[in-house]
Amino acid sequence: MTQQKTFREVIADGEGIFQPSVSLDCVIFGFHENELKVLLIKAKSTDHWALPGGFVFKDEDLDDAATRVLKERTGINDIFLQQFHVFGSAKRSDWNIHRSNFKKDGIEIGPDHWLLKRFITVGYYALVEFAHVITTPDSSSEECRWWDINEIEELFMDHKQILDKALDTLRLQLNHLPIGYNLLPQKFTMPELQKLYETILNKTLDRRNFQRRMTGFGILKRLKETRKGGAHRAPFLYSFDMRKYRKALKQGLHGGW
Amino acid sequence: MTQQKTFREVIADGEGIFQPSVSLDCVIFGFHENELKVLLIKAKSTDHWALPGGFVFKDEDLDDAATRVLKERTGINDIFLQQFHVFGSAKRSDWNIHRSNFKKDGIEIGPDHWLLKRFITVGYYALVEFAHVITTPDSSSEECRWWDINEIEELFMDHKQILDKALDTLRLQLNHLPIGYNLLPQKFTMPELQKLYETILNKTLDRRNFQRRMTGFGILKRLKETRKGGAHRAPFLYSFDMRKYRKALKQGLHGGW
DNA sequence: ACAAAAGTGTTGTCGATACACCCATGG
DNA sequence: CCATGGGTGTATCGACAACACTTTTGT
Repeated sequence: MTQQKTFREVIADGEGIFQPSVSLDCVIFGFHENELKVLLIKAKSTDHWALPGGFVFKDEDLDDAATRVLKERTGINDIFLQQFHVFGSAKRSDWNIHRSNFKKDGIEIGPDHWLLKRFITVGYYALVEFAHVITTPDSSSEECRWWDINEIEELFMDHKQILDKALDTLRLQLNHLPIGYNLLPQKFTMPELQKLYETILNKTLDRRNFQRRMTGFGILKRLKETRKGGAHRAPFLYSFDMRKYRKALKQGLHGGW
Repeated sequence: MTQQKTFREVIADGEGIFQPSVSLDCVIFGFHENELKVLLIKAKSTDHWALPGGFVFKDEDLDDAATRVLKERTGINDIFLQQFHVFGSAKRSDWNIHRSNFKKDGIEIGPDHWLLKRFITVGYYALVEFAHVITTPDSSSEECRWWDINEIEELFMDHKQILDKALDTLRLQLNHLPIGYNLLPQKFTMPELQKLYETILNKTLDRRNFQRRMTGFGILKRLKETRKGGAHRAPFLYSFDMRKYRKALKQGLHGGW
């Protein structure tokens, strides 16, 4: 948290401290109880839930701003984070409907206020380990929590479109990037990894072929331990071989479903 | 050309008519004499060549702005055009070095002038049919011409990085999109199409396998004519089957080298 | 008629799919 | 002891790469 300001200060000073016209929104994916989750916030000024987002400080790199937003909402630092699309429609920002809501909270916003101007937003998507996240609302929101990807119907402004595009991108990248590392705990079982893939792709995969494929990439280490406690045979635990994992990140994987 | 302004007017009024902070740059690819070409402009205010770029009118969609820039530089309307990355480093714009150059041309730019502020730029890449392009410098540049991709060493600001990133993207997309259509004349031969692929990928491909693969996609129509005039056996001419082509654009191709 | 370029066919390899069997564990 | 889930093996298919032969055309 490089600069800490109150909501009112930000609203008042925004024009002076932020890069104008530019915002960013983060689609933060997590995986929990065999469901793909997305972190959303409930902004005070609207009835809809929204993607966590923010603005770019005048001397701050765009990517750093995204990292900062993520850190602020989740407490997590070292994450998979990637820009995936810019949303630049002239009509996409229609904050005017929300002026009255601001008023309810006792905040006056003039018609020429910077917040009501047009913004071009850069979409980022992040993959985070669900259990490590400490959900934290920002100063402009009253709530911040995980949503099941299938529960989400309507979001603030064009955020649903942004989310959908992020999901498309994730599915594409799944074939080229070793994605599991960012979404699963350090130790996990092969069935758990498979569930993750099945959830993201929304289709069932063959158990045995999946295992061969994954082990074939050579980025997994099978541990001696097994996951006890569950009914039936105990599956092996795996972890990522970070050396080969980083190599694979650069070169990309092959194939695809 | 929605709004036509002189260079001086734009320089003076920019703050009033453009979306602040945001610019776009276009990497326009063409194919000629078995070489991959890029369209560059020589800005008056610098010694370096630069990517054609521009700003976004206050009521204009970002994508429309890119289309407009392209139209202005090439005269071409209906083109393959795609955003591929946002360049948002805080240090990327260092126009200050160029203030003196503006002065030489008799244009005074104060230290707080909008042009000297920080810009976040959206990179677009385009594929155009070389022969259809009418290269047209904008009001701020003195020249506009094609460069061989291998000739280019240093460009204005971070434009070389933008170009390199575009080239990477093009190579990736080559496996998923039927790209030839945009870069070749309506009728072309299989060897010509192969040359295009070989040039972009910078590797040689097997003549026979290439042909099978391309025809396998089912988006080509073989015409009755052949390309006469060259030495040796005359190759068949092909054109794209637009029906199937458009279908392929949506679904994407399979495989990859 | 010969060189150079273009059209077409065949084979082998490798990865992905589909399916069968064995092993461990809890009830 | 059996139902359930996890681990491992094998046959088949199809896509791609490697390679050979024939056909056309200009000189």
